[in-house]
Amino acid sequence: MGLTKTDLFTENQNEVAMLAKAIAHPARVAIIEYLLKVNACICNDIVNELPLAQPTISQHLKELKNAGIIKGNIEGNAICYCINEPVFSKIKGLFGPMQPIQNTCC
Amino acid sequence: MGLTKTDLFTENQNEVAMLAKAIAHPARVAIIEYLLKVNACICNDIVNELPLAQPTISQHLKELKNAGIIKGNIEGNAICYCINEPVFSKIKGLFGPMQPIQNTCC
DNA sequence: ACTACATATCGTAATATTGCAATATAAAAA
DNA sequence: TTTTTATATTGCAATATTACGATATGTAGT
Repeated sequence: MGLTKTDLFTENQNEVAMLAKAIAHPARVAIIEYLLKVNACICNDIVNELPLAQPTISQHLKELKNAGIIKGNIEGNAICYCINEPVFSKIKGLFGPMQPIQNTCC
Repeated sequence: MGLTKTDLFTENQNEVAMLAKAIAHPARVAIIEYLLKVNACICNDIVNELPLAQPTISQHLKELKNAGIIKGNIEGNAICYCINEPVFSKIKGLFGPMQPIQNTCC
């Protein structure tokens, strides 16, 4: 199939999965790390920074933007990308409410 | 292609992506939530809890186990699954070291 | 030994993801 | 206006994921 049955799960479960999926690729992790490092929002710099072709980077940026993790602003003929704080904070606290209890078996 | 070029990224980036990928499905999020709720480690219960067929659940459990997020112990004729604390804690702190700075542009 | 129960594996179909060359778009610079 | 620069989109091939029926494996109880 390859088709996730999202209608069978809660809205929260789907959201957690969606955000996790956006981070589930090393290139996208690298993009996030880079954006956090340089803070100011560059874009072609990301293409120069990562060992992937420009269309591939563009595609990853699109997925991160769709997930709401990054934002993009037009700046002249370039586009300035940066972390979208509220969503990024949500990711950091993804499993915050899930308190791990002491296991009694394993 | 469909093949991630893991050799182009750092070990840490690949690990973050790998852990995120394990969570990047609502069924697996549901399994983790359930295991955290019941603490004690059941397994057929998960099949009864989620609206997916037994082989599908088994497959998801396998992926969670491969990622190190859960553990499985044989207990009679059943298998007892539970959260693997150290790895789960790591997930909670995945983006901890990444400090979001104030954006100056977007 | 036979049966019931619990879980894993195999095989397969449908769909999704990854990566890039080629090309399109769009704004700045010459 | 032409050229350069920056980014997005399209199309496609290779591979991965998801889901499940059928079946295998393994243990407990009878």
